[in-house]
Amino acid sequence: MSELGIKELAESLGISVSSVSRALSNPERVSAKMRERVQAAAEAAGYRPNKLGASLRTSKTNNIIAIIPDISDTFIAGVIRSLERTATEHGYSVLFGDTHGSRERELIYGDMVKTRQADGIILFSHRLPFTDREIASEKFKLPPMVNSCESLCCDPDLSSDIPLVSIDNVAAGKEATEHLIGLGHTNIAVITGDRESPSVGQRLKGYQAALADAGIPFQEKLIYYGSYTLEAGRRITKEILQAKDRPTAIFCMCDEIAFGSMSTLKDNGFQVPEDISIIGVDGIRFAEYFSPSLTTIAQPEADIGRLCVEAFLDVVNQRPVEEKSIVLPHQLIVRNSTGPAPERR
Amino acid sequence: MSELGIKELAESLGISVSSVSRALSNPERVSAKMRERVQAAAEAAGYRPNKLGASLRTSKTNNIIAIIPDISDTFIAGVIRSLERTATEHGYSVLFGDTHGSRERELIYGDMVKTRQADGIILFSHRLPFTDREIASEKFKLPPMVNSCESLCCDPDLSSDIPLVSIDNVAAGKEATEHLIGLGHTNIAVITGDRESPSVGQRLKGYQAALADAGIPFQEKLIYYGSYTLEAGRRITKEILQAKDRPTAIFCMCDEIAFGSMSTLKDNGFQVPEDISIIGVDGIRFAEYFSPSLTTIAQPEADIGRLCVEAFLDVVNQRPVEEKSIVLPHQLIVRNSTGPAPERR
DNA sequence: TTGAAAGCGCTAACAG
DNA sequence: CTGTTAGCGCTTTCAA
Repeated sequence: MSELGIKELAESLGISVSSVSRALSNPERVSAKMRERVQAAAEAAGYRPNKLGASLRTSKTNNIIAIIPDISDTFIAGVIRSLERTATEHGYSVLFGDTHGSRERELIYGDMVKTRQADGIILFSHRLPFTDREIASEKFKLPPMVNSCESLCCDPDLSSDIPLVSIDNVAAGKEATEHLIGLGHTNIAVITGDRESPSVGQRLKGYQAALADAGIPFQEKLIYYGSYTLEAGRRITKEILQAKDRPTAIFCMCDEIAFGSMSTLKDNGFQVPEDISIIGVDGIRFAEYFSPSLTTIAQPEADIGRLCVEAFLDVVNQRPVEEKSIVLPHQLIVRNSTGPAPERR
Repeated sequence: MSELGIKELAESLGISVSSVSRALSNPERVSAKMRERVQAAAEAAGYRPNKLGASLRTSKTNNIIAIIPDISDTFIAGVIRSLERTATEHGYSVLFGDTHGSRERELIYGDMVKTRQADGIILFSHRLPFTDREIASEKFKLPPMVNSCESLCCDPDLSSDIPLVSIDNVAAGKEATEHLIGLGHTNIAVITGDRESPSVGQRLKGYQAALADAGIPFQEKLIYYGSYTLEAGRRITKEILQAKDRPTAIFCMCDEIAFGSMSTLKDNGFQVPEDISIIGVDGIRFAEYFSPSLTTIAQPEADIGRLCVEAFLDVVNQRPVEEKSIVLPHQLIVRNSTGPAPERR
């Protein structure tokens, strides 16, 4: 038996295909009797409507493409999980595009809404997945889109049209730094994510603000640009250990960096937090169980994922979006990787 | 300007739509002149073919649905990453379905090939995502499908039709256990993943084989059934510590379990590996940097993901599948979480 | 409330 | 090599 179509089903019931379609997709526009008869028959026959036909007709795929630099990042994976779950609850499926940071791949995924494989985009990056030429073009129209975690650094006209779901990165950076200052640290290094990342700039701004509030002079040389990876944490920490005036604390812009940093410190015979304090950002599940357990600024993964989808639904349904920018609370979780600054020698 | 379709493009060039279609999709079936003219015009006009139309016509979506119990599991995330990358290299997109272990969600995702949203399935679970009724039905036909990591426990008729990409779990379990035995351990507990998981049964079989080879009697009470999560590792390790005849080593069936176990051990004042040795499975990137660094049986994440897609392509293209079961090599990586068994008191 | 018919955008016979 | 034509399976006017 080949696949059963709407036509066959209608025929077997002696009714028209439009009645079947209505009974299944718009049950309220059909008599109760018809509704039951069709639904029962569909159920019994195992009829499953071909979504391609419907999508082609309605120009609606109910797919979202999530464009992500690295799907295996633990924090992002948590966001995605909640995102996907919320999406299915609202009848959407999610296509995942892992760009591995490649511009070419970003463009491929960005193209998927033009080819009608998806209705819109949830973007985990600061770059629009379209060519400059496209964006500059007269007829360019932004597809339904929301930004997750990372704001766009582009034409403010465009980015103001795109809802952003994230924490307040400036405040997070400030709070992390204040925590260290509160413990007596004044020589605080920073290991950042990608230099181009707006979140990095924002957290850095918070870092500087905290320093300024405490009357500690800002030193450019304490800023180490890296990436949101464990390896970057390891590599850069080795660098830091060679510096003349060794910092007594490191503000790592994500937990994976912090893990890399702590492991390198240990390899080199330094104690955390006795010699050097470490603070991270994200609050991934491993943070609590590392040794020492990691002090961090936790982000609400599940809420970020859920609200991204909800904002997306608003955009896609052309509902007026109340808040362009949805700012979620972060939370400082103090554990054992931060402690009082060691005495000056 | 509304979206440009193939019709408009053909019209603007004064040719038929079929020529446009051919020039773009089957360039070899068209004259060089035509090819260039159409491609240039398409490029200039920013024409992007609507894939829904094509898919509807060809009954081919070039989508794969990956059905996964937990997308945020670090090991799985690595497999997925490679899988998605390989898929796009072959012109496929991948839809992710995170089941959160729910049967209902499995069925929803399994349905997506019937509704023509995907051409087939890559399954990270031991249960088919179809109802028993469906499977029992006369007209049931298995969609293109491959099993990743976890073999099916069902009708052998069916599972023999589904390629499996995984390590040799029996050998892996045996090797992990032998490593501990080689260090003098004889009282070795096991923390497993889901009891129903075939991989658990297989690794357990390897464990028993190693014990038998060494003449160590098997004790049922040393087997602690859990799940592949950090929390399970913590919970069960607490249990183990209350046991009368405390084990000197624990074989954790995944690295996350091992992390949970080690952290609980530390919380309770036990030293790893001096008091208790710990070995994991997976080889996730954190394993090396935990303290102590984790001895583990590493699985080749990237190869698993890649080969799943390649096997899928064989199935979907009806190529004869040479090996029904693709067994990838695992590797014991000895680090600092395992050491000689403590002296008997 | 139901049915007939048009058509979403594309591809693939088939003819020329 | 190119054009004409007929659908793929569905939804949605429109008319009855």
